[in-house]
Formats: sequence, structure tokens, C-alpha cells
Amino acid sequence: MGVSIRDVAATAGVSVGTVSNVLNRPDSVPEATLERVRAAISELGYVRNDAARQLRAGRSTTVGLVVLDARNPFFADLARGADDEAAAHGLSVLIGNSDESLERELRLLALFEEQRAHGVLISPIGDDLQRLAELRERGIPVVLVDRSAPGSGFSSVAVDDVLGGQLATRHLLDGGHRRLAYVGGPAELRQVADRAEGARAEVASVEGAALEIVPVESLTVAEGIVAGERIAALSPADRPDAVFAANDLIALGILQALTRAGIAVPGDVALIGYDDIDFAAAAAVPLSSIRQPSLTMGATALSILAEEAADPSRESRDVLFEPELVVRASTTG
Amino acid sequence: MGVSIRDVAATAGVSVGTVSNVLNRPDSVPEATLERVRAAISELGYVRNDAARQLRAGRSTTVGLVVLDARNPFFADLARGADDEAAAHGLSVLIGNSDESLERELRLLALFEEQRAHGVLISPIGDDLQRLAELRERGIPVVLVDRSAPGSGFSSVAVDDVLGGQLATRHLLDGGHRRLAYVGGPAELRQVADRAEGARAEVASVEGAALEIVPVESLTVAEGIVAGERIAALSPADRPDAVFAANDLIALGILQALTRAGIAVPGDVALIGYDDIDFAAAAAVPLSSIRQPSLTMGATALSILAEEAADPSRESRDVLFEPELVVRASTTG
DNA sequence: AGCGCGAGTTGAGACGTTTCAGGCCCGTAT
DNA sequence: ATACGGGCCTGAAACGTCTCAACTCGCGCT
Repeated sequence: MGVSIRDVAATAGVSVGTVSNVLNRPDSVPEATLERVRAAISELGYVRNDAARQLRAGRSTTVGLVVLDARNPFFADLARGADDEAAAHGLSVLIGNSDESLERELRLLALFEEQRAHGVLISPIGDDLQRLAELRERGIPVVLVDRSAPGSGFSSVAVDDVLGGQLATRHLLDGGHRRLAYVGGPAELRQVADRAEGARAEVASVEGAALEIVPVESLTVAEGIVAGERIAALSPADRPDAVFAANDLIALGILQALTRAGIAVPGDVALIGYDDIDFAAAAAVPLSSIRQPSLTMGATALSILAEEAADPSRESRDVLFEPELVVRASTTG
Repeated sequence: MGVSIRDVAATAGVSVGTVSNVLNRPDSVPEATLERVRAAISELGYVRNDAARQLRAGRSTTVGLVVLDARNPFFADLARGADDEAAAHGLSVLIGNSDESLERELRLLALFEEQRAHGVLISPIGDDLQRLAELRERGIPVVLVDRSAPGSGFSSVAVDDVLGGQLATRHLLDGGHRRLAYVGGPAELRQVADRAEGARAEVASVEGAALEIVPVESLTVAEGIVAGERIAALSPADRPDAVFAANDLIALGILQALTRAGIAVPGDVALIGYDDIDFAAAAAVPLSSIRQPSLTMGATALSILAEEAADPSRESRDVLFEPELVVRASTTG
């Protein structure tokens, strides 16, 4: 069925070794041979078999990327950054979606392990890095993204989420708000917990300020709507006057629900999100948010991964980016 | 370094064939042996080598998906639909981003061909299906997504874009608008051309209605902003009173630009998009749009692909979904 | 006792690539 | 004339899996 290197060798009248050289080390082959082999290749329509290469090489040239939600533009951007950088290293990125489910995360890791992935970039769900340590022991380097873990032995590329939570919260407090709510979940997600911690710390530093935690099941627009409806149902006396959402999808959902219920943003309730996705600026009320350098994070993570794959003895590195407050209409009324 | 099936066989005291049977046909192996082999597997931490399986099998278990823009939620949904269906067939989906660039598209196809992909789902850029025919000849089935091509020999899963264009345009005309603009590009994209054709047909059927075509370089928010600024710069006399955008990203960009320029939507200019992405409903002015069943399309495409991969002699099929008008505030003032 | 049968197991061979030690040949130095 | 070096090429081995024809063994039947 398939045309192999052997067929090419036969029609070009050379050995398989020579064809391999043409493919991989063209400089070491004289012009005349080069052309003859190339002619044979295009005549036969030969296409390299990647599986055979990988088998020989012992590992693949694919990097696995496990994200919490492929539909979240933040992760799409992160993937894009990784993808661009991967091209420069001759690698390709395979995106897997854990959907905040531990079971799916494990399934993806098993898949990448069977594929002898060149490495794995992951935004893990829980705090149990056991499985990841296993991968590393078997020769697959792992870099954590959107999640720092100093001392874990894994390299990581993240943004200081505690600081991000503080920035968002201080901004709300500076606006004169005192009855704050934080909407986020599930609590197992480190990002969710860290941003809450930042919020708590900041609220504690201001006399008379209070923080209520509103849990949601996942970081999606749909869950944001649910949370928004819950908030809208409260009497004005019980209702927070400012809401900090764990990400922009939640914030957009809340915004929809509040607007539909006739509650003005930012007039009645100020609202700030997290990630600063493209759509935040285009929202019903342009959304204040905390910006993360998503493209850069993806690129950085991939390049660290490539280094560790090339030299496994390398020390792990933790890169921490600074979040940035972006003020728009949703908090300035 | 790696633990192979041979090592497992040795420690379990059986032959490699038996281990393979345990892995692939556990029913044909008696309980006692099964357990012994499984014990050896977990003792040694054996993990199957996918490259070797693929080499043996002659093709991989990965399906390539080539999309025009991975950051467009429409394609993210489509990918998700394909991914879910793939799991049911024991396949996995590798997403590639052509970014509306022919060169990147070709590179991705080369990659998938080297990987002996199980099949390829693609939303192709141009009208030249030559390269795809090549893939098919070499045993890699191809299904077109978001693009119908009856008579091409390729199966396809699409939405009737001409009809979609008509729906959107008729809705604007029904609203009393007569000076219409269509914003879309690049023109090579069949989707862009078909939607324009629908618009043209509908406008032609109404006395005194006019349609202006505003080209953009790509279907992104950024390009939408550029187009919106161009429209905003026109004098009120020259300005269209209704805009049909080739997709929601463009529409959201236009919305931002118009709003910033103090032009009211829908008061001064009505606006409708295409795709009905999640964010359309959450926009500054909730966006009217044309809904496509993205998840279903992805799932359907993958399932057709799986059938063709199993039986290459199968006749090609063309599935055409009906678009649906979703009316929101951006066209009802 | 001889036979056939089926369940369970074996082990060689093939998939297509890369690598690498070795071989050939020609030209130059001795 | 001989030796040597270098450029070019060869061909076998190895990567880990699956398949399949062949084998063993125990058992029941004649």
C-alpha cells in the first residue's frame, strides 16, 4: 500500500541509508545524488512515516497541552502562544481538554504517555502532582502553566494570582464599595483559591469591608448566569455592591443575569472579571478585568519544556508574571 | 530505558504474544494468566508504545482537524463536538490552525499525512481540493466541515450559507432598512462568498434596496474594528443603515467601533452577525445572529469520517444543516 | 490405544525508519 | 608503486508492537 523509503531507494538506484541522508542530512550528499533521490521521491509520492521515526527515536515530536477549558479564550490564547513557539522548535502541540474533570485529565495524561510525548504542559486540576511525577520519571518532562508550584520540582509559568486578586479587590474598595462578593469555583482550582485569598487579604485591611464567597461549579458563562441570578434575587439590603468574578466568562454571565433583572452595572453593582479576554472589552458594559500575558505565558512554557526535554538534568524554573489591572466601565460609574 | 512488552512477558513468564492478547483480546485469555500478566504490567510500570502500534497498524488513531481560526468560539465548539464523538470511536482529535493562510494549511496537511492520520476534517481556504484528493488517494479520508461541496467526491457537513445570508438580509429589510452593507473577507473563503451571495439575492428582490460590500482581511475582532471605524467615518448620508457581518467576531468589532464613535446600534445602524457564539448574547448590545449547530456539525463530521475510514468504498455524503435566525437587540430598535 | 478437537500459548516475521561500522574508490603524498 | 585519507555509499541491526501459523496439552470419544 504505502510507499516506503525502500521503494525510493530502489527507483533511485541507491541504498536506504542514502535516502535517509537525503531526508535528514542533505548537506552530506552530493548534488547529483540529491536530485536523483528527490526525483524518485516525487515520482512515487513518498511521504515519511512519522510512526516509524518516532519508534526509532524513542519519543515523539508532539507536546501535549492539557487545559481546563478549551472554549475559554484565555486558554485558546495560551495554546496559540505555545503553538507558535513550538513551530520554532520543530514540535507540534496537541491540545487536550480536561474540562475541570480529574478523570478526563488522567485519561489525557495516559494518552500522552502512550504517545511518548515530547513533553506535557498542564494546568492541573488538583494539588496532587503524583501522576505528573510519574510521567517525569519515565522521561516525559512536565511544565505547569497558569499555576505556580515552587519547590515541587516542576517548572512553572504563571501569574501571581494572589496579587491579581488583591489588585481587583483594591480597585473595588478604592471605588468606595464595602460589601464585596467573590464568585468562583470549584475551590480545588488553585487559580480560584489564590484569587480568593488575595481578595480576602485586601478586604481584611479595610475597616468595615466585608467579603462574601459565592461558589460556582465551573468557570463558564452558564454558571455565571446562575450566580448572577442568585445575586439578583437578593434584596437590595443583602445584595453586594461590588462583585469580583474569578474569570471573565463568569463575569459575562453575571452581567447578563443582572442586566436582565434590571440591576444596573456599575450603578447598583460594580463588576470586575479576570483574564481580560478579547470579549471583555466588547461586553454589554465593557468589563474591567485583570490582564494576564496569555500568549507570552504559552510561549515561555513551551520554551522551558523544550529546554528540559533536551537536557533533563536542568534545574526547574518558576516564571511568575505580574497581573495588570484594566479599568473599564463596569467598575466606574 | 523504556519497559517493553518483552519485559512484561519475561517477568510474567509468558510469551509476548500472550501479553499482546491480554492487552487487546482479554476475553481469549484465562483468568489466571490475565492476572499474572497484569501484575507484571503494574509492577514494571509498563506503558504501551503508541508509535509501535501505529507502525504495525499502518495508520494512526488520530484525526486531524484543520480550522480557520482556533480562537473563534464557533470552531472551538465544532472541535468540541468532534472530540466528544471521537472518544466514542476510540479516536482522538488533533486541532490545527490554518489561520486563513494557505501555506499553514498545506503545512498541517503534510503533518497529518506524515502521521498517517486516521482521517482529516477540514474547513479549507480556497477552492482547490487537489491536495485533499491526494490525501484521499493515499488512504486518508477527508471530510469537509463548514463547507459543502456536492459532486466533489468529498463528504461534507455544512450549513446552507446562502440561505443564512438570505435570512440575515431579509431580517434587516423587514426592519425597514434599505441601505445595507455586508462586511466580510477574504473573498476566497467560501463561507464569506456564499453569505454575500444570499445577501445580494435578497436585496435584489426588494425595490430600492442597495448593498455595499465592505471587504476585510480576516474574520477577527480586530478587523471588525477597522471596518467599523471606516463605516463610522462616513457622513450620515453615505452611511449604511444596517450592517450584516460575515461572522460574530467581525460584528463585535464593528459594534465596538461604532459605539466608540457615538453611533447608536440599532438606532443609527442595525447590526447582525453570524455563528451565534456565546458572547454574542453578552455583547454591549446583544447581537442578532445566524445560529449554526456547531457541536452537532463537529460530531456528524467525525462520525462520517469514521465510517469512511472503516469502509473507503463508501459513497460520499453531503449533510446540510439549516441556519436559524436569532433576533436580539442589535436589530430591533 | 488411537484419534480428533479446542483452548491456550508460542515465537518468528513484518511494519519503516535511523544509525553506524565498514567498504569502495579516487586522488594525493611519499 | 605503495600508502593513506576522505568522500560517498552500503546494508544490517534495532526500535516495540501485532498477527498468524504452528504447536502442546488434556480430554472425550470410538
